[in-house]
Amino acid sequence: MFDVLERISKYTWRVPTSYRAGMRVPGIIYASEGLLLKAREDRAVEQVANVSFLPGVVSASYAMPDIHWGYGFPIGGVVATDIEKGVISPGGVGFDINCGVRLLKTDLLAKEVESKLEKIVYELARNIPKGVGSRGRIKINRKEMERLMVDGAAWAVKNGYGWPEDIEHIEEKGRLEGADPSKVSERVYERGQDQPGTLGGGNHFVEIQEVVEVFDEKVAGVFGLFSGQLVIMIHSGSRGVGHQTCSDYIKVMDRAVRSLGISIPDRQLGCAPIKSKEGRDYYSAMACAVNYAFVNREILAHWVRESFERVFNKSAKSMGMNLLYDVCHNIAKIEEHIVDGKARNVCVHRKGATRAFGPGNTLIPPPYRTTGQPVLVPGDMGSASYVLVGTARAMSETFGSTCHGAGRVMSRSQAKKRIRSHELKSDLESRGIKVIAGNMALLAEEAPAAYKDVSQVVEVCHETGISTKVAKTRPLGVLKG
DNA sequence: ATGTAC
Repeated sequence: MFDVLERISKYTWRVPTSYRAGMRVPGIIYASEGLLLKAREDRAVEQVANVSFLPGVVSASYAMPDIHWGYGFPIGGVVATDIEKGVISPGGVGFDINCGVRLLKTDLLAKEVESKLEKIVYELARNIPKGVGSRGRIKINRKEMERLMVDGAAWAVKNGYGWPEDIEHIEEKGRLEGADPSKVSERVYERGQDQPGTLGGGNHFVEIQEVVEVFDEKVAGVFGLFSGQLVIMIHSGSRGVGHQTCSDYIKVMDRAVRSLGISIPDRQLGCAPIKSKEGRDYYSAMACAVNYAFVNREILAHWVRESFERVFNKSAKSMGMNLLYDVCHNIAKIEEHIVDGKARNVCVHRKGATRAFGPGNTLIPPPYRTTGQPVLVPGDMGSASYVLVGTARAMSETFGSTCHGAGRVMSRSQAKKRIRSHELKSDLESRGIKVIAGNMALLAEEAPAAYKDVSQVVEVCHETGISTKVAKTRPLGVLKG
């Protein structure tokens, strides 16, 4: 079954360049045998090989254990390209630019708030606009949206959503440099002006969780996590803004590939040199969507705090609702990495992959520099989520990257056919998980059965050392889009 | 993921 792939270790596999003529570098897949089998079934392995055709690709085309089929590039894929000779590709970032996760801590014990759980979830549902096409409580004019896309999370704080101290606990401090609002289309403005502070649909959620297991007491201590603690996970992205930006630039790249004569094995790998006009324009537009998503999650966190304040009649500060961290899992960034012993600037595309910078890195917040950065890995709504920590191993092996979640095993259409939403909801509630969904039809697509086992995915990352386990949480209440 | 279609 694994004939053409070379086994490097228990959980790492090489797709040799002999796999397909034209591969510039090998593919490296982090997976157990079971997870690898799933990746082969949906042809994601072919995509790992395809990505290695990109001009300027450095070292290898990587796949995390939650890999599955995506637009051109696999979801769960990481690829770095040389900033002088390499390309940048919208398909390597994904449609939901800066989809990501943040975790709010509390000083509350889950067992103390059990009786209030239903009330909290209803209050969140009342307070947070959700679902595909949801419109926000905030509407801004064009000029303000330009400022929002340049300033990132600080825009939210300046406008009364969120705390100043949140900023340093966000990847890139909530603001990716290089955003140019003149590089996004009019349709981006049309779609984005009434969507700040909306959850979205699909697998986006706000989840009330309990820390049920601590694997690394020392790191958990630094992160401020403890067993029995109530925490809140927010998973959302850039909504229509990222989707529109990706769509717009797929067309731009399609033209660039033809005019520049770039050779790629799949049209969906459309790309342009990072230093070309098309490449620079995409980066500037992508950064706008990245910053929009940071703002979105900052506003959502504000409304989560507000909801808790109403239910408990206490201030969010007094309940210790501090931000642990906010991570991106769909993004391309210029980073310096050591390649073959030499420092090189590369454009790291992480599509369904999370940055996992290790100890000592000056790009992570000072409190985490002794441990490595927090990595947030959401599972499906029925199982568990994890907090991991970035490692030196990730820095040397995967351009500082690790997995991003459970990863699908069933397509959305398959899940819709096989799973009944109302049965799923009552099944979850019989296990003590309160669920409110904006769209019951979409809920089936997000059923636990549609996803891989997040614990298996995390185990591969932990065992290979590209991030290690800190704590595990279980869901108590879910607000779904 | 997504005003699930230009």
